[in-house]
Amino acid sequence: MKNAYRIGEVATRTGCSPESIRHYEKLGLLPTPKRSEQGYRYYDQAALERIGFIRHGRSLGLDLHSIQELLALSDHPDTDCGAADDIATRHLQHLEARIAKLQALAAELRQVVQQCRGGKAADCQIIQTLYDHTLACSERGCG
Amino acid sequence: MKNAYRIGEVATRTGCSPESIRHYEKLGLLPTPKRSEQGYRYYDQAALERIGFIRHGRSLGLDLHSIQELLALSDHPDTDCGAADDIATRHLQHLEARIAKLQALAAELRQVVQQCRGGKAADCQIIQTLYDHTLACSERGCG
DNA sequence: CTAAACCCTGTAATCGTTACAGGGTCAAGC
DNA sequence: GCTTGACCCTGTAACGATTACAGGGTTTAG
Repeated sequence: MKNAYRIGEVATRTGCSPESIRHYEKLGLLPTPKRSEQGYRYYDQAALERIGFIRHGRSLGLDLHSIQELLALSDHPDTDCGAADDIATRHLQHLEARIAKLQALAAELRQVVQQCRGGKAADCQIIQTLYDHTLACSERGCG
Repeated sequence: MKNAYRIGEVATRTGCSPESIRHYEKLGLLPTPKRSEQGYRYYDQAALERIGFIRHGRSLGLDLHSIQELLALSDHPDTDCGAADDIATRHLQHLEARIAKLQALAAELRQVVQQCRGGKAADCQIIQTLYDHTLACSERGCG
């Protein structure tokens, strides 16, 4: 049959492992596919595109739950688009917050690393710093 | 006895939950503490500082394995400090790579969000973009 | 006919933390 | 004494997304 792919070929075409594809199916992001008499899954072009949609969402850092919501919107073309905008905007804010936090961590770690002048562990400023900032840190909420 | 704390008090003093403390012990980051006759764990000041060390490392984003290595260095003051520098530097590079990736994602997502002009899902550019970029994306390795 | 490559299901691992269940201990108040 | 609530114990399972099995069946090429 034309345009009917087994899971392995779908995997190579989409860059998504067979395990993940089966996982998405179990979670309800993919419809249950047709099966051969022996039980092999067979996918059509629409399924390929749906998997591509999921992978692109994942590559943007969206979680599977958000992707599922976006797919549901896509499945109901008459619904309002605002929900999609909400999901994307929320995720963008989440990303920006995470970037800010990681940048703060990197800055602190850069300081720590610069203090190391070699020598023995007993004098190591990296280790000392981890001990020193300890309690103050949880009080300041700098974690 | 003086300076002997039960796990709950250690938790409030360090900002680390009792579950995590027991977890660290099971993983070997904390020595097996003294026990009361009834089996309650009792901790001294040194244990408090060790837990603080772990929490500070975690707040910097270090994984428990790296923290364990740093603790091992700290436990052997005569070993060379270079290993600590390696761990911290490696983690810093890891952080910087993650920041760069997240920034790229945020930039792409910002573009996607801006394309949304409201309306029906059928016309939604967010959903369209997720479909469109799909296959090209995995080929370009932009994930 | 056989070996490799594929597919199936179900389970467990990863990481760090949290949340139970089911039970024991200890203080204060009645 | 007896109860209530706040602790503590152990062991197990959950979270999210993916990977890695085990143990078995199927297809395809040599």
